[in-house]
Amino acid sequence: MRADAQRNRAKVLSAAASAFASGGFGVPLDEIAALAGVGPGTVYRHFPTKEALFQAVMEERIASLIDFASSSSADPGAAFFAFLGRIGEEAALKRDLSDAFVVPSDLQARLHEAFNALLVRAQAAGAVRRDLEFPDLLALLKGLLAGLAETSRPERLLAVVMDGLRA
Amino acid sequence: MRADAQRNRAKVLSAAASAFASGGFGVPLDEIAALAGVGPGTVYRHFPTKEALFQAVMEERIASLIDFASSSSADPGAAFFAFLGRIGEEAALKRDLSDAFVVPSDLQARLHEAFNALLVRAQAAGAVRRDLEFPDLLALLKGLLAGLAETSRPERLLAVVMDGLRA
Amino acid sequence: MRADAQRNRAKVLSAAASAFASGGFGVPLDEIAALAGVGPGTVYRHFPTKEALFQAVMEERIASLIDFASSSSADPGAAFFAFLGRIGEEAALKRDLSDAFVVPSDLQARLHEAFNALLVRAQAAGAVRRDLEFPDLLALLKGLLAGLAETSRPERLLAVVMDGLRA
Amino acid sequence: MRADAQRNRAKVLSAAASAFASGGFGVPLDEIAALAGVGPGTVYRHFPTKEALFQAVMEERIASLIDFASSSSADPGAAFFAFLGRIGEEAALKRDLSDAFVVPSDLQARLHEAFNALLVRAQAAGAVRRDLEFPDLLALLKGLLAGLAETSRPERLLAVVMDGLRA
DNA sequence: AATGAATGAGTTTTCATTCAT
DNA sequence: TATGAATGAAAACTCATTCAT
Repeated sequence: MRADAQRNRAKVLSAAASAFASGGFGVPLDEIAALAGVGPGTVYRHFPTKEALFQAVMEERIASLIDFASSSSADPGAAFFAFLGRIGEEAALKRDLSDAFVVPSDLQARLHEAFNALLVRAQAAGAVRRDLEFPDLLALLKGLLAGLAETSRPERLLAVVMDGLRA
Repeated sequence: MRADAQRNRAKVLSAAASAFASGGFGVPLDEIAALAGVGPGTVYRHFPTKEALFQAVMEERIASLIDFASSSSADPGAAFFAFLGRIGEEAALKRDLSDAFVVPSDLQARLHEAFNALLVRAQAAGAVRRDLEFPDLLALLKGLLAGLAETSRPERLLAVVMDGLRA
Repeated sequence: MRADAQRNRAKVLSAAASAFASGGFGVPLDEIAALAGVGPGTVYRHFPTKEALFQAVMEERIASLIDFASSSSADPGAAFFAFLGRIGEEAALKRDLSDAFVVPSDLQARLHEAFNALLVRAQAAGAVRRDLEFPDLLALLKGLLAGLAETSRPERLLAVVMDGLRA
Repeated sequence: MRADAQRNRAKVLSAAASAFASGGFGVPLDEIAALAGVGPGTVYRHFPTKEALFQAVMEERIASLIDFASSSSADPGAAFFAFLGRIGEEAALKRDLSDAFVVPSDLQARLHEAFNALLVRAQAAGAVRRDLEFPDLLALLKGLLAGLAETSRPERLLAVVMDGLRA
């Protein structure tokens, strides 16, 4: 890819990230373009659709989460709770991480898989209560993420949910 | 207010409640009007803006929550958890309850007060962990509400959060 | 329908008719709206789509053609050629009649039926050459219509085509 | 002109010819460029506007038609009808030939001249009806071309029109 | 007071054309 | 010279809000 194109793509992505974060998916694409200092056509050259742009923003984050989940430590319980902690950190910074779990995409499926694996192993090891299935955990997490974005002391929320999850 | 006007106001409110619940704030006002069996002009006679209508819908719910919180039973812990349970029920039905905690209004302030009172008493009675302040609880709750709207088994999520909240 | 709505609908239809006639389907809808002296939203209130508006314009004309074709005289040959003549008259006035045969719609199907009936009867009566099937005639007609719109002496073109069609 | 530039010009012309033929003037210029295997900038190096490119495509065809008309055989009637047949063949293949008669240009004027000469000679020889002047024939032809593009059996249409033209 | 028609600014997206690489 | 990235002016369509009936 040409250098200028790459530069603009990056500018668009970062503008979109911050615009979506503060205004949700509803922000006009023209506004994102203006924020990136390019014309709307340039946005469309890089992303065929507003939704595609949104997904691209999300996927950057999801990819790093998948990495984290996959490189799990030996202790299943510790791995599970470490992942929760990591998510908590992210969500506290960016308001729209919760959307990352909703917008459907390949990466999202892989994130689910990785997270599910963590859950199953932690439950098998007796570190997490067994009356919880993955969809429940997912809903809980999505809510938690939304909550984390609203508070100035995310560690308190995390502590409550983690304690509630322990066997 | 004339009797028919009052009837219309009620019809609009209930139509808006169900429309917002299923489609979020984004539902066209015309759709709400049609659902209520009135013209859009009639909606505007009763509510100056779409946002005002949204708030009115929220306030109806908040008012009933305040009632519930205020008529608390003798046992502080039981009262606190009963309130959580009540909220969980609502949220499972209506997707937009979580907004009720966001939209600023007088009623919302009173809801916060009532909820705060429940928390303080429950903490004093040793039924709820003490390392949690009201803003944290609020954030947790908002997240929980969002999560509850997404799952088919809301009681699991509630159980986790309640367990996490216990002293 | 309310009086003002009916007035506007008529204004839109007539504006669209003249705009389409001179500029083809490509004329911006906003231009049609401006020509009609209404906002674009008003056009969309009456016609859900630009294409729907175009069809409405066409159907007014097609309907009158169907009437003509259906009220055919006793002599099959005379009826057939009278219909051609009638079409010629119209096409000489309005440049876009040829589109009426292209845009698919219920009315168009009925126009085809009526025209086909004329052809079959005229062929059976020996007034029209038999080596021609309806699709051919249709193509010929569409071309003829396009040609008629371009000349100042449409009767010459008609004469050529009619002579060519005779058995 | 450099050899590669000449090659590119040819590639663009041929790509445009086939793109216009199947999609009309509406095909995006980027698509034509892609089909030609060059960038859009290259198209603009050779043709100042999209319209200029379109005209260039047309003129190629017109030129070959002029050649055909000019190299007419001895028999005026045969020459005239052979020219019609030739046009019919082309139109059946390329949907936009009819435009070639519309777009004004020097070449078009020369085509008209050549065609007019054929008509006059054929009429003088008694092979073509005399109540027809060149503008009429032109209009008829344009229509015919449009019609030919729509049918799968162009020879039928041609036969009708030719028969109608005979004295 | 109710209706629902009209308004028009705002949204996503396309594409001819220009210009940096 | 070629490339293909960027531009930005439309275009179709939506919907909160106003206003004639």
